[in-house]
Amino acid sequence: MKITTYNVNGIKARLPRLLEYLEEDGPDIVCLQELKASDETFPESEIRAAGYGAVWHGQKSWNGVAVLARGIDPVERQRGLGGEPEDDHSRYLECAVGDLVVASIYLPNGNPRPGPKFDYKLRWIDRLRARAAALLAQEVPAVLAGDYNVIPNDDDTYSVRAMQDDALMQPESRSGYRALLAQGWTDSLRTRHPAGGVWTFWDYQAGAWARDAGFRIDHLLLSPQAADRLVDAGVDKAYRGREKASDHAPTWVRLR
DNA sequence: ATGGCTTAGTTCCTAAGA
Repeated sequence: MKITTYNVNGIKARLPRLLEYLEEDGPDIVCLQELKASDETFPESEIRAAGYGAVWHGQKSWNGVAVLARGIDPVERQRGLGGEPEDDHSRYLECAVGDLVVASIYLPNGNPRPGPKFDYKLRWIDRLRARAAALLAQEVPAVLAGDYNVIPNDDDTYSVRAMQDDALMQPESRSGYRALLAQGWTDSLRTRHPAGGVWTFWDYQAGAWARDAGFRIDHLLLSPQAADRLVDAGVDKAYRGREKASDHAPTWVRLR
């Protein structure tokens, strides 16, 4: 089965691309981020007509995450992360799809740094780690898929120099991500492409796509029970080159 | 690279993204 994470950068603007992807590629499960749409304006009927059940956690203008499943309705397990009741960003949605637990994650960007947005990013990573530990304790096949806004290693970017002051590449961001992996999660794309040089995001600006100036920030983390079933992982890069594309490409893992 | 794009809101501009 194929599980995809896709930061669509606006589900309304991206709906034609998303429907193409569902029809042409037919992934079994899709985790979406940056819906930029309220719960009421999520295009449920179009997605259902494409053959997918959906659970979504929207927000007007910003953020917003969803889980889609081909031919079945995902069952919601948790909406939002604990640990900060005043946090009203829609950035975490956890569902069950068959025997699999799947979470769609939109980790805060954290720029500019230093500042409250970067502090929020680091707290959010800590809160995610608490939830991830609880999931591991359940000993189930689980996939934490999403836009982590973390460039884990120097070989995950076209230019360390260009990104060195960015929140995506700070030591604190990286150590939070590494601590997550150290709990026992497998970075599926890294496992399948250990040499690095695989991008999931290309900026709209400065001809980044044409220059292949990208980096890797969309990740699919597997619990041990899911990692046992890992077949392959990759990026459906061609969708970044289409008309009206998102700045992220669909990124996927295939499990037995 | 202080921004070059892109999206959403209610707009003719601002905020946010990465």
